[in-house]
Amino acid sequence: MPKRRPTSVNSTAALARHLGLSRWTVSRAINGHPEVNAETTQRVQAAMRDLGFVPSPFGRALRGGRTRTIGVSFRELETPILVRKVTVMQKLLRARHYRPLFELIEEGSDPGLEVVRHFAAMRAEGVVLVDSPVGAESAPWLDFLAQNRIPSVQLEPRGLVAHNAILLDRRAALAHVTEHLYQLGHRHIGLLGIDRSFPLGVPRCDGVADALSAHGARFEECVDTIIQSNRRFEAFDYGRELAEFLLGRPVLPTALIALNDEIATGAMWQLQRAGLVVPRDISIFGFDNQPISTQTAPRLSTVDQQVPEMIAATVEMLFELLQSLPGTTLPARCVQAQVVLRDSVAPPPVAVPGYKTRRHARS
Amino acid sequence: MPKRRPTSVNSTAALARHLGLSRWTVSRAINGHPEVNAETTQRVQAAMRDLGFVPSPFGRALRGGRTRTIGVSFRELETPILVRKVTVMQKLLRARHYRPLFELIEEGSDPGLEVVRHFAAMRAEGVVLVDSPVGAESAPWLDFLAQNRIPSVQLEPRGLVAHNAILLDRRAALAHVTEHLYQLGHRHIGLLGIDRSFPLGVPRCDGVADALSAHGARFEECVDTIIQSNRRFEAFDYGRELAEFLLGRPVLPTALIALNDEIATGAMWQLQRAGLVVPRDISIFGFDNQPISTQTAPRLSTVDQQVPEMIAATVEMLFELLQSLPGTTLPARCVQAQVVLRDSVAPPPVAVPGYKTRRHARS
DNA sequence: CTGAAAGCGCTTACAG
DNA sequence: CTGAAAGCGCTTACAG
Repeated sequence: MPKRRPTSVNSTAALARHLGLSRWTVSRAINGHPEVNAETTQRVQAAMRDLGFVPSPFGRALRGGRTRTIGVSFRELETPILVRKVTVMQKLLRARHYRPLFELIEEGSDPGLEVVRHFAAMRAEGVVLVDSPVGAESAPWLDFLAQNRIPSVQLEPRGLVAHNAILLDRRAALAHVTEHLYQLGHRHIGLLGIDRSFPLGVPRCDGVADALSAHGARFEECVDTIIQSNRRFEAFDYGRELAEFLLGRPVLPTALIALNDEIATGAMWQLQRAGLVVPRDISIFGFDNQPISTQTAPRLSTVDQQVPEMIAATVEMLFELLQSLPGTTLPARCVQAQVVLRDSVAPPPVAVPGYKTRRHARS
Repeated sequence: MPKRRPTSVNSTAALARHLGLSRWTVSRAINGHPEVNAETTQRVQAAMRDLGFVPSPFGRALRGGRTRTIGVSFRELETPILVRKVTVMQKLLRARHYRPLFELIEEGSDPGLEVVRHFAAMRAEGVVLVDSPVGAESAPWLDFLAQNRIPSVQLEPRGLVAHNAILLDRRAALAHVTEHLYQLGHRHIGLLGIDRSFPLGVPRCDGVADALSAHGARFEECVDTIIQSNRRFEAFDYGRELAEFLLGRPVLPTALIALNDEIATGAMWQLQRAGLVVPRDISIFGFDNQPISTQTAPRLSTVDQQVPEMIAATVEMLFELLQSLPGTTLPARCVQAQVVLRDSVAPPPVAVPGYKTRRHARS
């Protein structure tokens, strides 16, 4: 026998009638005001739970109350990491009794103004821009947010942003990677899909240069850049393509650093197909620490993006801004990436004439 | 010199003052009422665009108007396909001037009631439940939606759902795959990670049985099930594990059908490591048509999920429900999956005694 | 501790 | 075609 459906309650007024209280008392009980009789508060909250009554966010927001909403914009990049970011974000916001309002920014379209207006209309208390495009400090959507006094944090903006942003320290990460390769004896490094032509490529090149110059070596002399365009789709194939391109060169680098794990993997497969043995003949670093990097043979050395730390830092910074005066700026925070050493990196082939045939075969 | 910032307008009343109109006229112009002077409507809409004014969704919703919002719930599965689904969904809704309200359902927690209450509180006009868990027809969150007269469509529910749902026809897909294998001569098929112990496994097994019985063959005699548990994380490793398990058997199947591409790939790698040649010694089918399936050697034959078609069917069904009487039910619609033939499938090894050493080596 | 009033921004009848 | 009224559900001063 089904339980009798309780009186349908869809407003504080109805709940008040149901409980024999005035709706003012009910409202105060819902919001945990101290002036209300503790027992009454209990009774109201229990009834809410039993009846599944949720106060209308519209009435609440219209009245001018808090919405406990954070606008979160994403770019529609088809990467598994994105899902991890969303998941962690939702959990951290929920722990603070906030709710994300997710919006996807279409790649290529006018990026954020429409979305940011929607956040404002929905009275989001704060905004997180994930992978925000062309991340200048003065983009129109940032101006809009500032003007409306909505604090915002950019997560991994594509550009130089000094304030209210969380960045992965790609520069330090690539410096570590390069230092590791240098220590092993590598003096000729190839960058696969990385150069200064796109925003996140700049700090990577800087990191490589940092590590080299610490040893008195020059970037121009030690580094080859292998890049075709900025496309990142079909990344495995792009890696293969770059490897093919590389194989056409007279001298191969002894180590490669790829833009991401997919490119590294594709390149590795293509090099192996051409008869090279990784890491004996050539070392390869990936980036992102994706599942595939544990599956290749040899397993790929790579760099972990520290997604949970990045998201946690973002949420922390946002709530610090939320509790500060409007217009407050906080210095951008850099999260350190973690180098993950596996089996695709080794010392370079010994420089014995005749041994390095493969490297000079095509000269 | 920066453009002079226009008078800040944040309500229809302010906009009306700005334009020298009454706020009633403005409201009607915004909503495109025919009674308003066409020129006036133009002027109001132009001003809205110039000033970036968006009417408050809260005022609108509170008044009882349409919210043009569709609640969309996802499970937090870390699969790249999820992002594709979200992207397509957003585009299709936007084309109909609707907006998705995304919510992530935490794996393992009480799945949907809280989320569905939020959708109702936000006055979502319709709801899409993606990968809705334990998809019975009578889940509490479905009852809640029905009771509140919010039409909903389940996309790929985990269970038998006959109404208001979009399903990928896994049964037909696996029947095609099995038929293809049977035609090639395979009479001993292994299912990797697939059995009837989990919802989406049932139609797959049915499909295999369909194809076999069409030839008068029996499932029990032709099919081996290789499964460890329902875990799908670290799917590559799970594939490897299943392959190891398989290699311990006295007789190997001549063809494998895996739960997904990652499991197929992991299994293939492990089998290759053990000295088997794919597809000469054993054929393998994946599922999902993920990027990795084009990258393995040999490239993986697989089944494409037809994400755009699935999402389009979902949105279409939802809008049909939206335009129907409350309580309308539509029969579940099955979208046909697409078998993608690549290089991992071939006829079974010829049954010459002495040739099939590998298959019997461990007996 | 509780009751009555006001108003957030909007739109839909209802008059003119 | 346009003006004035009412009310969606809520919460915050303001009285008692």
